[in-house]
Formats: sequence, C-alpha cells, structure tokens
Amino acid sequence: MAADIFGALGDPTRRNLYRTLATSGPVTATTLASNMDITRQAVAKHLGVLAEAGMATSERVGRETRFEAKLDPLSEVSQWIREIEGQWDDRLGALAASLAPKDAPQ
Amino acid sequence: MAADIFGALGDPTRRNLYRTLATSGPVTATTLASNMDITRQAVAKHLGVLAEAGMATSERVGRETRFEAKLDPLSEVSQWIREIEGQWDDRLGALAASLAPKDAPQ
DNA sequence: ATTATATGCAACCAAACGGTTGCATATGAC
DNA sequence: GTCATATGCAACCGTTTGGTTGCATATAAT
Repeated sequence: MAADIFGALGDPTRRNLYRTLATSGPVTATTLASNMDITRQAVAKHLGVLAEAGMATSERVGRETRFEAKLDPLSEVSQWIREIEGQWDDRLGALAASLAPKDAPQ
Repeated sequence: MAADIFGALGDPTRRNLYRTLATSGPVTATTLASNMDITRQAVAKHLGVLAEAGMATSERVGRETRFEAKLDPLSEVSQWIREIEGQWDDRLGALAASLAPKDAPQ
C-alpha cells in the first residue's frame, strides 16, 4: 500500500499532475491533458496509477469523469521519513553512549 | 535534484536498503548483500543511485568501500509534501470564502 | 609469492514504464 | 435522429530499470 504511494510519486510527470490536481479541484483528464503536452490517454494512465495508490478519486458526471486529489496518503510518506530519522537518532545515541559510558575510564 | 530523491525512493528494494543503511551505520555492499537475496552487484547499483541522489556517501577503507546514509535530502520530500498540503488548504479556503462571502445574500 | 577477499566495470536480459495511435462506446447538444 | 465531445480499452513501441553473469583489478592474509 505505502509502496504504491512512493512508486506513484517516483515519476516527475505524475508528481506534477498530482500537484495540479491538489490545487485545481475536480478536473477531467481531457482538461488536464490540454495544458500538459502529453496525450489525454497518458494523463488517464497517470490518474489511474494515482487512484490505485489512493491518491486520487474519480466521479462520473454526465459524460465526463472528474478526478480529485486525496492528501491522506501523504501522511504515510511523512511517517516513513520520521521512522528513518528516529532510527538514525537511535543509532547516534547508542554510538554516543558507547563512547562515553557511565563507567568511564580514569 | 529533488527529483532524484523521489525516484530513488520509488523502488521498494532501494527503500529498504536505505532504511537498513540508516540504522546500521557504515557498511559495505558485500555485507549488505549477504542479508538481501540479491546480488552484491545489484546492491552496488542501488547504492550508486542513492549516492547520486545525495542520500548516501562512500568511503574507501583498505580493500573495502563503506557506505553511509545521508538523511538531509529527506527534508526536501517533507517540504514538497507541505507545499502540496498548503495549496490544498488555500483551495479549500477560497472555496469556503466563495460560499460565505462577506457581502452575503439576504 | 601465492591465495583469498572486496571491489569495479561491462555486457546482457526480461519485465516494467511512459507514451502513442486507433477505435469503439456513451452522453450531451442541435 | 444526427453530430460532436468525453471517455475507455487495447495494441504497440522505444527506453529505462532491476537484476544477472563474467571478468579484471586491488588489497589483505599466509
């Protein structure tokens, strides 16, 4: 699950698309493609990937399908980062402790 | 630059490798590979990608090359996320304002 | 000097990826 | 009903990617 999010964020085009989606509100793939020098189908694929990662939802309205960004998954990324930083701090802490143990020499 | 970071984080194997690197301190590609069911060369490639993204550094010590994780680049990811969230809030704010303007009806 | 270990480099491979074109279908406008 | 627009689906294509094997080289151990 979280893996899909990192994967989805891996591609620059998709990242920009997501940013656009977050600022624009519900939009159609056709509209998005019109300002993006790639095909509507390419955009649709990217939106599919984002949707699969839970980063976008779609709603059919008449003959058009409107996509909207979901921000919640971003917190998983933030959490992953905090985990890494936590482990890093633990390691440094352990290192410091081993260099200055309470039963210090002399 | 930041793009490389997202790209580097996109692959699950590389993400785990990075996490391991952050917790273990300076390690050699051979050692890492020994607990990873992929080839040493594959690990070396991943470390190369991480290094290119500024997420790892290497130091030659005798006949071995020790790799170490760099956490700083992670802040770029965090910042990117905060940007998106900020834009999202702006949009919602504007929407709320348009729904309840100060020159309200009635 | 010889042997064993750690690395680097290059070629190769199958699969995934980002993108395109072409076409069929569904819905709105006239 | 007819025409135009929005979408979905599938096939195809070149490039990138994650991974492998093979080999040459550098340093440590004996």
